[in-house]
Amino acid sequence: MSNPPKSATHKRARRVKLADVATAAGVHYSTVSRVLRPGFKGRISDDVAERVRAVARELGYQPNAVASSLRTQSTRSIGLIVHDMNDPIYPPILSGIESVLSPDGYAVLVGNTGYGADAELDLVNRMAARLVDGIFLATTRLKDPAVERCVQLGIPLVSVLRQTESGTTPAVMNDCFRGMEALTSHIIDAGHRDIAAIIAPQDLSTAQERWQGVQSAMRKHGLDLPEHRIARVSRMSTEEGERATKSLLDAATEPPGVIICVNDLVAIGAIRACRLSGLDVPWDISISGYNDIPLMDMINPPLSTVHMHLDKIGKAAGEMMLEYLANPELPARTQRFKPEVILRGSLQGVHPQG
Amino acid sequence: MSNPPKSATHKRARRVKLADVATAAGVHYSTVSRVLRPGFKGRISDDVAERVRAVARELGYQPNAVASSLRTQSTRSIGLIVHDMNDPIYPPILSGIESVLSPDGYAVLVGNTGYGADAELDLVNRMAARLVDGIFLATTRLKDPAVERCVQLGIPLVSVLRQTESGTTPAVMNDCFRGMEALTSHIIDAGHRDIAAIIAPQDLSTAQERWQGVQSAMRKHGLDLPEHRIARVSRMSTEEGERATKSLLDAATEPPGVIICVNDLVAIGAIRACRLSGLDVPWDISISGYNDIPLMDMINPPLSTVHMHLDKIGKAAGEMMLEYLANPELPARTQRFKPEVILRGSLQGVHPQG
DNA sequence: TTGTAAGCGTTATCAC
DNA sequence: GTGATAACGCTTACAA
Repeated sequence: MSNPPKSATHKRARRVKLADVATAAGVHYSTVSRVLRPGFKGRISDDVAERVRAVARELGYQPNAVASSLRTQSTRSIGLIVHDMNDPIYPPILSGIESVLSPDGYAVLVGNTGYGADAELDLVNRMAARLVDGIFLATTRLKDPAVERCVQLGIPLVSVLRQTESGTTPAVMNDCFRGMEALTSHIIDAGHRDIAAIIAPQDLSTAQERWQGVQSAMRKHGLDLPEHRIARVSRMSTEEGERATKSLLDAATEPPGVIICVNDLVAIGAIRACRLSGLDVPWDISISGYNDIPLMDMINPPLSTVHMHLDKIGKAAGEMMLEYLANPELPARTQRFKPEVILRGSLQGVHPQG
Repeated sequence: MSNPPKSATHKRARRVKLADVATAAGVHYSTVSRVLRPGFKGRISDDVAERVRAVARELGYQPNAVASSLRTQSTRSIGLIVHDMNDPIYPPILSGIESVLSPDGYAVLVGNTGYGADAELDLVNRMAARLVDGIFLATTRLKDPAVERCVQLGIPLVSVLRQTESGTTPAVMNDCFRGMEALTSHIIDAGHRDIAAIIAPQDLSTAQERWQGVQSAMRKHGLDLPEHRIARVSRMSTEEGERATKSLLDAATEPPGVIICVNDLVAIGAIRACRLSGLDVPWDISISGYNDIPLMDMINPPLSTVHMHLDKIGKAAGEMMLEYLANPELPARTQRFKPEVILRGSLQGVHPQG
């Protein structure tokens, strides 16, 4: 009958539509629509419903989501904007979000900004053009035009991991201030006094809170962080971590006793740089991270860090989005997850010397 | 004028549409459509074009992609189906794909199967309902109904990492057979004779090719792999790797000299299990992986493995998709990337005794 | 309970 | 060169 395709990819098959099912079942296509959609249970005679359903199944009818979306102004799709999916903090977020939204028929559109602010805004605009029902923004800066644009367009937005300065955006995040404050306190309690820090651009709440956490803990212990013990990364990557650590080691004759890194990737870079400088971690110098991304217990040395519960954050973000989709008038709420300090071998205690 | 929103999420703003721009510019909306879309350059008077463009910009007009899709039957979106984005092999694939497709205006829909065959088929159907222009399948099994469904629906499909039995699907993959054969040869050349292997379900070409690679290398050296030196994982995860390794160690009084693992995650699990059994890696037992996922050089001990060039595979898959989108009649082509053996500390040579 | 028909915002094919 | 006008496939008042 039908001629077989020459290759695996052949001409797009004509899709079965409502009208096809309708003629085959001998009813009007609006009836088919009603039968096939939930919410019209009692309003249709059983025999018609059954016949229509049978025909639909037989013809392999699948509703055209695009047509439906145009009509209902809802695409059942949501966007997720991240800096770079290669950063291990994002996959669990995506998984969590998807596990919550997928059962409700939502699809997730993923966009990488590549750390660019313009790209971020562009992604929001492109997603808006696609009429996404909502956007998860994991790249939120303290002042973020992308957030404003979502508000302006009336697109439900849930900020993940980070928050704006005003704090008026629905958000699910980790309490980075307390996490880093606690970790720093541990470090000080272990006897460290010569502390260095690698900090990230302060336009991200995560970076800001962590830095404030370090400072708060040190103030509480009457300690000070001199400028030559502070290094800055332009982004939280291993490469930047390595570079910043080199500059830190070059800035003084003696290496610090410990380097508190803004996150695990930066800490990995720091470990690499220390090795290259002939320093043993942790015997010559201690290092800490933040996030507890996978395998941080397996690296050499096992990294002391702060666990984030990224999967929980992802799930919670998904649930929060569902709430806002169901009720857009809901006031903005920020949900914070408690961080958990994880002490491992990369941190070595210091015994006060005479 | 307009009453301010009470919270960040307020009622969806009415979108500016073609008709709005048209009335404001005093032309028919079909004219606006022509002006704003490429391909009508010379066919429109300059003054009208300029006026329309100005008005469109002023009103912040953004074309409604859903309406456009309904009309053109093309959504400029493509699907990416993976087992679980938390597996580190996938993010570089996604990044590569996105970097190639995003400039052409494509959006990427990501779906996790959670390792389920039903979920995979379901995802294909859901993506088909959304009229995706194409699908990247990174979960392809040797016999895969999801692939057949795509062919049946005429959806351009590019298989990533894996291939079907027939090999008739466009695919971009690593040459796992040669990779694993080369790695195994290295291991044998280093003196190992008591070799064990942890293999994965043979319905995935990756798992099958790697296992065949191990067997081929051993045959070439006149070696044999007894059943008690073979363990099987149900999926390539650290948990399964740990479990399988335990069973391997329990299956004989003496541990093998080396365990060749089907991938890096399984190898991580193997290292954990060996440690728990009091074995030092690599002094008591050597371990190898496959993929060279990030940080494999930083773990303890650094893992010997085979590098995959996942980013290149992702980019190549994106480019292949663009080709098939441009010309669906193109015959199916399989592109294979050369693997690269990476020798690190987890593999210890054996000096032949007496 | 089912049929009729308008309309979602585009694109594309006509005329003029 | 521009305007009018069908689709695209679905949802949903409103009629019958």
